[in-house]
Amino acid sequence: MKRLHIDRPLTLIGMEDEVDRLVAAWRRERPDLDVEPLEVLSRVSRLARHLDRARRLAFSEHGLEPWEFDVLTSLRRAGAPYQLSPGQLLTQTLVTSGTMTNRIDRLAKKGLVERLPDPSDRRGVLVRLTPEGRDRADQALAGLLAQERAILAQLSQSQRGDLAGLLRQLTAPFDNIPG
Amino acid sequence: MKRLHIDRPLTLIGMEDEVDRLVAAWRRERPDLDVEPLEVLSRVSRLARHLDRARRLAFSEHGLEPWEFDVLTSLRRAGAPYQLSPGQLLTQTLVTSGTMTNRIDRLAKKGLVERLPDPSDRRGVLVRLTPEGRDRADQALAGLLAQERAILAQLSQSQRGDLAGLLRQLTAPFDNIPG
DNA sequence: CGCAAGTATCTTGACATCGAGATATAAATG
DNA sequence: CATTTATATCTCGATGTCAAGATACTTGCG
Repeated sequence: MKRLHIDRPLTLIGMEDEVDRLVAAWRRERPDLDVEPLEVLSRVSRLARHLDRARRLAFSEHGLEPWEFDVLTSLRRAGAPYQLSPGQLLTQTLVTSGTMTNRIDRLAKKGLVERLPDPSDRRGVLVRLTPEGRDRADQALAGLLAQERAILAQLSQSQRGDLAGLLRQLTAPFDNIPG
Repeated sequence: MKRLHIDRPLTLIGMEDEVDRLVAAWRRERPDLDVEPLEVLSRVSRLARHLDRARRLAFSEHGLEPWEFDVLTSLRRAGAPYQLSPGQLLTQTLVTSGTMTNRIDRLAKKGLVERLPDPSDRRGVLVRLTPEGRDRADQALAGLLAQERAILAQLSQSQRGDLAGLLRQLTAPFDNIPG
């Protein structure tokens, strides 16, 4: 079972990161274990955490929190009349129903969304973006894309394509077989 | 500016995921924007969220929360005598100092770590793993690796290596230029 | 030596999230 | 139809996180 990346001259081809140090530490402390999975998945988790911080900063210029952006843009993407059920918002944002109720309450109080009864199902509710909510979503999206482009400048166009494809193979099972 | 992945026959080469749907929706609603960055970074964020859930499940078999695992394994990796300062734990776990104080309090109450005065700096504290804390960390790590291997079975060995390398290029700036 | 600036950790209060259960309605079954 | 089962959303209590500031100690510099 050959392992990749052992003794790879990182200083010549790029920077070392915290996960390299983490993996090296495990190999020293637990040489009996194969910790190769961490090379991928610990990087995913740590990068996501860094991205959260960066996004929080980018959105603060537009007076939005990351969770507000997530809800508003889900509605924006739905297209006119910019409305979805709370349940549809759940699957897009990966939060629980209690959280989504709370988010909708707060966004409604700020005037960025409004709640309407679902005409075809009396249990249901539709959440609709207000014109101001739509504008805020559009502005924040532009800012986010600018920031993300800067982060991705580390990679060539084809590398970005490769990376997206590899990540898709990992996310697809979660998104399709309901996890 | 040619875009990759347009009209790619996903059904033949793999599954579509939520981000494919998200990107398609943006291209319909905002054809004026180049949303290619989302192909990579939205997948990172969503995958991390799925991984959090999966980890929570895996650790619950060992009676640990993800945050407990993060702290205990940071100490475990440090090697005997399994101790680090709260500050060192901060940089490894990417949380704030208030959070770390709280985590250490709770882990100490459960008997998994103990706080010692730093002999060389009277402001400082050292956090040390107890023998039970060490055992719990080792057990949970084995469980985590098994689960992660299952998730990564979607990819070949060389694809995993490629993916790790691409992710490293994105994480390195965050981990090296203090962000 | 003595003071200013820096560092390490902890405290506090606000807030977002989760999970479990409650409520109301819809769909399926016989 | 009546009854069971499933679905959609909301309520509520507990908990973890963050940000900002407080405290205590250390280091650098004149």
